[in-house]
Amino acid sequence: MASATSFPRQQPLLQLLQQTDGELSAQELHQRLRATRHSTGLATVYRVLKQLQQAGLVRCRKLPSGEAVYAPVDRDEHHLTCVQCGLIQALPLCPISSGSLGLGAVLLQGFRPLFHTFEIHGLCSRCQQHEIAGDE
Amino acid sequence: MASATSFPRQQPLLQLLQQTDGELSAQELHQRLRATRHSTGLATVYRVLKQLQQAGLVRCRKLPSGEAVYAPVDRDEHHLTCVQCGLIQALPLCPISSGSLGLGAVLLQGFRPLFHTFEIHGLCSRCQQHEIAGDE
DNA sequence: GCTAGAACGACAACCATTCTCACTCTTGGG
DNA sequence: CCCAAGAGTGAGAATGGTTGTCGTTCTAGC
Ligand SMILES: [Mn+2]
Ligand SMILES: [Mn+2]
Ligand SMILES: [Zn+2]
Ligand SMILES: [Zn+2]
Repeated sequence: MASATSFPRQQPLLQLLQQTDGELSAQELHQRLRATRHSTGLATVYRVLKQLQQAGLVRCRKLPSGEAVYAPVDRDEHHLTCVQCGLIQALPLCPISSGSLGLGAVLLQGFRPLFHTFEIHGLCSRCQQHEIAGDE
Repeated sequence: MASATSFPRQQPLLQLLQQTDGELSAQELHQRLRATRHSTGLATVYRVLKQLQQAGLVRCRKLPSGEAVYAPVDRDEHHLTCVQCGLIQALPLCPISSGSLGLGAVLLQGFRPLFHTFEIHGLCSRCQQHEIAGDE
């Protein structure tokens, strides 16, 4: 198998993601790798993240700020994000696993799914209160 | 109601989104508005998009390229995106409406949902074939 | 060893978005 | 009406995450 030897940066990066609770951005990964003996250029961090994504090992989502955060693909986590203050809270539910929704192959038309994102955007309870105070 | 008079840019922008099939980026909206009598600065396009989003009238998602695209909130559309070539195809299914998943208020903890994103990332059939050809 | 090609890193370039700030428009009190 | 205060706006600068460039380093295969 060529993958292990051809891309020596993949392993340390993947391990770091697995060891870490929560999601990491490319820049954070770059920083943390610098602190270890597996220091890696930022460009390569991005290259490896794309490889791991295409290999189905890592998933990725974009924060409203624009930065992308990464996690092992088996972490099936979703979020509520406030469109006003940016607060993010975990959503203890996955629409894929909970629904009887098996994503029949019919719908996928030959597409091979690797990961999914499911994010709800709205107003957190605190911003709803401010909204009432300031009119509505 | 103050909203109609206070924010005269909201109406034309919202109408443009409603008239248009598919999603539009802020830059595309800016361009198209320039062509009408409702020309609007780019900064204001972004400002109004945020207002419409917080009002629950417009939804937004980030493309893998990093740019955000907007559509009326009632368009309940999701996508399959190829992590290799970037191909996007429509996904004729919504995990919220189809599952018996009503998003019980228990799970939301006071959060008021305005819209959601649900996107599947994977390999399109064409990229799967190339992958077979180039080893695996 | 030697060479071709892949992988890599430092840095520049890119570009969507946000910030700044001077200007304009609205509005309500005098 | 007139004027001042405050909100809204637009042009352009600044920001910052990501991608591209390109010379160097590493790795396989001979
Ligand atoms: Mn899930
Ligand atoms: Mn939906
Ligand atoms: Zn909030
Ligand atoms: Zn593809």
